[in-house]
Amino acid sequence: MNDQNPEPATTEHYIGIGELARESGCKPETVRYYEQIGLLPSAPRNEGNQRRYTTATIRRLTFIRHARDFGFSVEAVRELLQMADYPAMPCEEVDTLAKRHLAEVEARLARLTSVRDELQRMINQCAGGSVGQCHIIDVLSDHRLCHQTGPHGGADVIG
Amino acid sequence: MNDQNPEPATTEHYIGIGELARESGCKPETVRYYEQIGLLPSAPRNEGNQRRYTTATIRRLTFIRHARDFGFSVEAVRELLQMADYPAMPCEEVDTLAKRHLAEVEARLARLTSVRDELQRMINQCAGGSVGQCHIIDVLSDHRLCHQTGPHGGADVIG
DNA sequence: GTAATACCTATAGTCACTAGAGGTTCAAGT
DNA sequence: ACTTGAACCTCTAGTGACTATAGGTATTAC
Repeated sequence: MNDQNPEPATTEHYIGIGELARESGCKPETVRYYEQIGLLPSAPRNEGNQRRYTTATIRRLTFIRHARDFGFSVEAVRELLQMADYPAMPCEEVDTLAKRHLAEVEARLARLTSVRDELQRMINQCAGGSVGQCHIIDVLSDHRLCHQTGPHGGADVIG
Repeated sequence: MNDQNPEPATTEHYIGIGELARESGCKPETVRYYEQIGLLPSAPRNEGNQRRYTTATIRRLTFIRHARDFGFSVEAVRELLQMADYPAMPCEEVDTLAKRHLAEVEARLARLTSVRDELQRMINQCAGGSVGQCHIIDVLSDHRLCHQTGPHGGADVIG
């Protein structure tokens, strides 16, 4: 993950931000954003002030993108990157981070599942009449009509 | 009790923003925010410029809170509220909105489930060695090690 | 009367980007 | 060599849905 070499050791092929973005599955804006917040090191520039990357950066960015896809926060990704940068370190911390994240994901899954069940139930009961008799509106108006016992969890958990 | 209500039809009991918030499960700040963006109408004020609510507002706010809990966006909630305000309307639109939302929820569920499986698999394979051999880092570094075929979906879908 | 609590407005901050304005540089074709 | 057009640059502001803070006023309990 240590990759910012403006020195071309051989005729190594440098890529621009567009290709880097394509290769790693994000947008150039996002790459610049990641550089800005320090997830990526400042890229070396060519004569015309444009960022030049090596293929090593594709790997680092893929790592970031992948971790984000897994739902890790940017701060968690920052920690993961730091760990990955020191491969001799024991992986306990990484493991802990992943386990904590798994717990969060499972909690979300549980809530989202109950939301799905409730939505399905609401839709199935809709007789196609007027809004006044609509079960969807009913359920949303009155918590007691829910099959769930507690709250569904904050909206932030889902959306 | 300085009870100068805007509309004292009878001795109906008006409540403050704190009680409204408690009753409906959100914070006073959120109530004011909802008023600001027009999800709640401007509340009448007492002599001291403080918002006074009737119990009807508890229901409306509960509706909003509930719909948000179900993952509906604020804009969707706005639409739902408009529909609920006209009970004679056919509920087709409400139904459509709910169904569209169900589809989104199901897509999220699918992605979140695959993320959970992957995280679990990663954690199970971690032998507790050094970061260099850690499967978690491996999986995050290299997309090909994933059991999933495609991308997991954007981070916005999950977190 | 006083002290604690609840309330008010207005503004800025959060997260993780995304979009736009307004300019410069690069690569390809003529 | 010139021209077009895509890609790139910086800087700033906007998104969604709140949340927090500062600095004040009102209400309530004792």
